[in-house]
Amino acid sequence: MMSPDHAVPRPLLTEPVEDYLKAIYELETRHGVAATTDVAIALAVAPASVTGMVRRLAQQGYLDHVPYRGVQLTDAGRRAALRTIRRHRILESYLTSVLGYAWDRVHDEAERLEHAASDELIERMATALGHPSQDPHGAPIPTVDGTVDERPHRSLAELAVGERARMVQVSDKNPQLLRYLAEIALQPGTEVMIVAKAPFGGPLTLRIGANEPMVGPHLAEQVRVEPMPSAPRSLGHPITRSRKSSSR
Amino acid sequence: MMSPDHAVPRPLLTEPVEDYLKAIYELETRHGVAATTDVAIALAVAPASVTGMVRRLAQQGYLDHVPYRGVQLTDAGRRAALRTIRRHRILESYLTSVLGYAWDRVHDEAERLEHAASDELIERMATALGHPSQDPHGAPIPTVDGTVDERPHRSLAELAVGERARMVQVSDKNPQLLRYLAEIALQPGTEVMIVAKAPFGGPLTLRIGANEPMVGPHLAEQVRVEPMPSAPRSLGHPITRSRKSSSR
DNA sequence: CACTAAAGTTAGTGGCGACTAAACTTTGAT
DNA sequence: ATCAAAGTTTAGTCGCCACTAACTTTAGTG
Repeated sequence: MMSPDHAVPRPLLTEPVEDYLKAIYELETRHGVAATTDVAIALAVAPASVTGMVRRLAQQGYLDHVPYRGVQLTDAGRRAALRTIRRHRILESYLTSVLGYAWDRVHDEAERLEHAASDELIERMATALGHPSQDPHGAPIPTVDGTVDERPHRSLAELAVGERARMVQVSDKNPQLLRYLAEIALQPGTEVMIVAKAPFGGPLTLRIGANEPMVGPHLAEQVRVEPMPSAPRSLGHPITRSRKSSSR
Repeated sequence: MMSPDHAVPRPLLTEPVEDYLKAIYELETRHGVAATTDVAIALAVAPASVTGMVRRLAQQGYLDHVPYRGVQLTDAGRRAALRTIRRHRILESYLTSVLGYAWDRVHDEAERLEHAASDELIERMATALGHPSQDPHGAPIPTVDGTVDERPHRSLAELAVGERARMVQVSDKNPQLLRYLAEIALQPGTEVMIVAKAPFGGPLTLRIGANEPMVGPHLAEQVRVEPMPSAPRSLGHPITRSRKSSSR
């Protein structure tokens, strides 16, 4: 089928394979195991396609598959997934910081480039950026040797009225959401307080700087935060700005 | 990959298709028509594979194929080829100028990225570079609307002893050659004079600045130049430096 | 505890893009 | 003018990665 396949040492991962491993990694860290249907939804393919690919990947040693029970990455699979994720997040950072992309437009671009960029390119970009630890959406960037700081965060929706928190992360996959967050100035690093909370999944009123935007519960669930000790604060500007700001 | 193919407006070009069109374009501008075998060599595939692809591309309107006679691009095919070439050359320029790549290492990287980068990314890079008209190897960059300044140049090998010329272009495909040219400081924009020429395809002695490197005939053939009017010059430094230097 | 809905798998198919082997031009040299 | 070599095409196959349809397993409910 392929002329130079006589003695290929490692058949490099194809683009679809990288996508599967990445999607499985993400589902696994969120839910423990990755279900066939969830992978299918994440990749917009039919469940049967997932079963087929999973069989091949299991046989190649990238994951363990217990039929009807879900899949889990092996070490090799996890390494490959983290490599792709590192590429993706460095690309997003570079596109935002250097090339002036808005944070809601980098996902698709990075999604395609992550399969084409060489290690050298990624590392040159990382160097140009000063080796950032988070991408523009606050997601931690895996290191070259495959370690990530995946701290579980709370969602904005879980906070109680009066609590203060720092926004730390949001998914990069929903442009509308990202545009709205940019509008209300809610970015990684931003300090936010819960002013009010309507009962039964009603909207939340936030304080961000001097503004008090209202957000729906669905949005609040998507936004990851890190609660802050309720520091005493004088009315007025939040003077104690964190320097952990990672956004551009 | 069939599900979202119901009513696709433009069946975007696949990566192999872009490669074929680009290769055919390059052969066509060099030799008038593109021969099956030459395309096969350029893409490192079997001749039979070329025939197969050519049939499909002809049927899709990207080229005209006269069996046993070679292929020629249609307008649609030429447009697609030039779009890919523009991407390639802007990427090479960006990698060299902004990310510090050596000019002999950009070809492969650009070759992969040209299929993945969006129009937006390419135009952002072009803007960051100030819309260059040539890539690092002196190749003209097609405009967005598909015009190129493909002037035919002479090769260094054609010059007579005593002639002076400005180096304008060299292929990006041979890293060793490029490294050697960098070593003897022969880049697009560089002024060069033929000091001596051994007969029967022997080596040429050049003057580049204050140095007099010798180059083989094969190399000399690869280097495109633009003869300069033999200006009067006093012995010593070439003081009349051109300001048309396009290299970084 | 049986039954059914949801989730997952198997079976069979199709397009793309490569391959080899073999047949068929076209060309160029005797 | 013939014929061999070079170039090109046809025929048949294969792997990847999708798909649909039909079947199996699991889990949840009455």
